[in-house]
Amino acid sequence: MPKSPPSDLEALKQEITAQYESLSPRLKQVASYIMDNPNDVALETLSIISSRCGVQPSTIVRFAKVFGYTGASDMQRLFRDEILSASPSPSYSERIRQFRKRSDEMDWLAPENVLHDFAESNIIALEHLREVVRPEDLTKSVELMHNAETIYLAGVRRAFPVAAYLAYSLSHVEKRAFLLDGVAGMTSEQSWMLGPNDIVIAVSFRPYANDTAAVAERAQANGAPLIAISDSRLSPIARDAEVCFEIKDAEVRQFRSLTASMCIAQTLVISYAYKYGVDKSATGESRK
Amino acid sequence: MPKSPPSDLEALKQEITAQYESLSPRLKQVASYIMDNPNDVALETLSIISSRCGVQPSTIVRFAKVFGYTGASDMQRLFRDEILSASPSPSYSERIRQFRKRSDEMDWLAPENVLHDFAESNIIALEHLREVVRPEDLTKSVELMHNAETIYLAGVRRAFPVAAYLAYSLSHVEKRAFLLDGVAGMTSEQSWMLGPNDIVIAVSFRPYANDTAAVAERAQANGAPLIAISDSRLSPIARDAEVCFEIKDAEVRQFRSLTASMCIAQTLVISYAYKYGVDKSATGESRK
DNA sequence: CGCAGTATAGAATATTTTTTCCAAGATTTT
DNA sequence: AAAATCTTGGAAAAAATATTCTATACTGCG
Repeated sequence: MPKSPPSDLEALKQEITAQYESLSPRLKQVASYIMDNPNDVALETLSIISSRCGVQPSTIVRFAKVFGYTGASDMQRLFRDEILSASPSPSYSERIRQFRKRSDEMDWLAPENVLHDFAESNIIALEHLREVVRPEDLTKSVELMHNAETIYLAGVRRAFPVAAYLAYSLSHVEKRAFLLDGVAGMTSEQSWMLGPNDIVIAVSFRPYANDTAAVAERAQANGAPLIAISDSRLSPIARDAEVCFEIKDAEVRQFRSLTASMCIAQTLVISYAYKYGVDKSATGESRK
Repeated sequence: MPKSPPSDLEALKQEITAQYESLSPRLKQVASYIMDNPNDVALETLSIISSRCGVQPSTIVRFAKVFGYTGASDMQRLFRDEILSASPSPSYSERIRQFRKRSDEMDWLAPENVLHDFAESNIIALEHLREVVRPEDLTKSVELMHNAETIYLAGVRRAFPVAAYLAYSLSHVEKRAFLLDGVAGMTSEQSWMLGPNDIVIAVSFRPYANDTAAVAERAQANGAPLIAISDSRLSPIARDAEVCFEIKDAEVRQFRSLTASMCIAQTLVISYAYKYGVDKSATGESRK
């Protein structure tokens, strides 16, 4: 009897529950093990699973077939997809992949579609951001910011707007902030002075700019803590960072967005302001 | 060279980070993929992983051996154990519910709540943006940009990151772009030269900066078209603008975001690039 | 008690996946 | 510029894993 195989975990679980009573003893054994240990099913091999529930591997294959799958592997895919799409980190690439596929069908060149795609991708990136940022990293950053005499901001090219925003808004919550902007190519001269009582917030994305990496090294050398906003823990600036925010920004057709990075920047400033900042309204835009 | 193989994921990640620089190009590729997609590594087969990061399966085996494992499977075990030991898979909706509950009890000031609010509000702002922007404004802007010899960008204070981003990304699609950054207080001197074949994109939000308004006026006087990104049609820069994007950015507890503005900026650049720009990959960040 | 139908274990087989190996290419050193 | 070393892609071999098959055991029923 070829049933329609449930195509997501929830559906399968319901189906198992419904049919449970009518299953043979061994299959019941399998059923309860599967319901209780979905992760095992996703990750282990048939022989391990089968031995854990006291059954032969072939029994699990039979079980899968009862529910309409072509084999046990077929069923396992459901459990794996569940982890892939529900678990903290990887939803992002998976969702992007799907979104990409959908938007491939549209007319890419019309500006309104570009806007639509961008908005959509940025939304996904923000949702992802919310899930992956660890609260303790935020808290720690706020403490570091609080203890710092001066906060130096480093970021060039694509990262520059983020650094500039940080410098601007920090100074508006009355924190000494200094943007290492490399005007007149003076980045190294500027980073010279930072000492152990200061901190650096460095922003850099692939391909990493040498300037920013140099500032990070200098911070390290001078004993100044470093907060990194980057796209990977492998980046030169993340390596010796006290705290590293690993940000996956949206990418539409080769163009990377800054939305998520800006969002984390804002969060840092405001969290700091709430905890330690001036209490008069310190908005993003100054009164003249 | 038999290294001691790291026995938990955290240790491995640190080891990868530490050794990253000394790895060969292909191995670096593998390293970053692994760091970015741990769940893929845990769940997919070697050939899928390898094709996703553009290498041969054997390369991954070699990678694992560099870090002291007997083979790729050996390394995969770490990633699987990580999932297995993580909390008994609370589903996404469950976690959201927990979060809501927790954050109701906790103070609004906790950084993770700030982040959550910010992400949320920005998402709403983006959804709104998508609806209110008129396609013909985009199209017209793209035409103006195309016809311009040089695009001048004006924006200070909170608007500065947007202007900076525009300047940066336009120059990367090989459009002459010039940021009126007012270094050394030269804004008026800088805007001096703009002529009827140029255009200005001015970004300004309440309370409107005099500098930016002055640039807008100068544009008008010199016969250069003006594209305004602002929060109201009534703003000084919107008044004589050829096209005005009226952007409502998110506001979270007094702080205004820049997400929607950045999004419209990106859209302009990319739409332009699609229609008229160079077709060699013009990404957000230049290669060195 | 014995027959029919179903369930099960375990071995045999088929398939997939991992690992090894080697030649060709690239890079560095001398 | 040649030699030596390291890196890489690809195919062949090995291992692990999944699936099928069959003989046997069990169950319910006349």
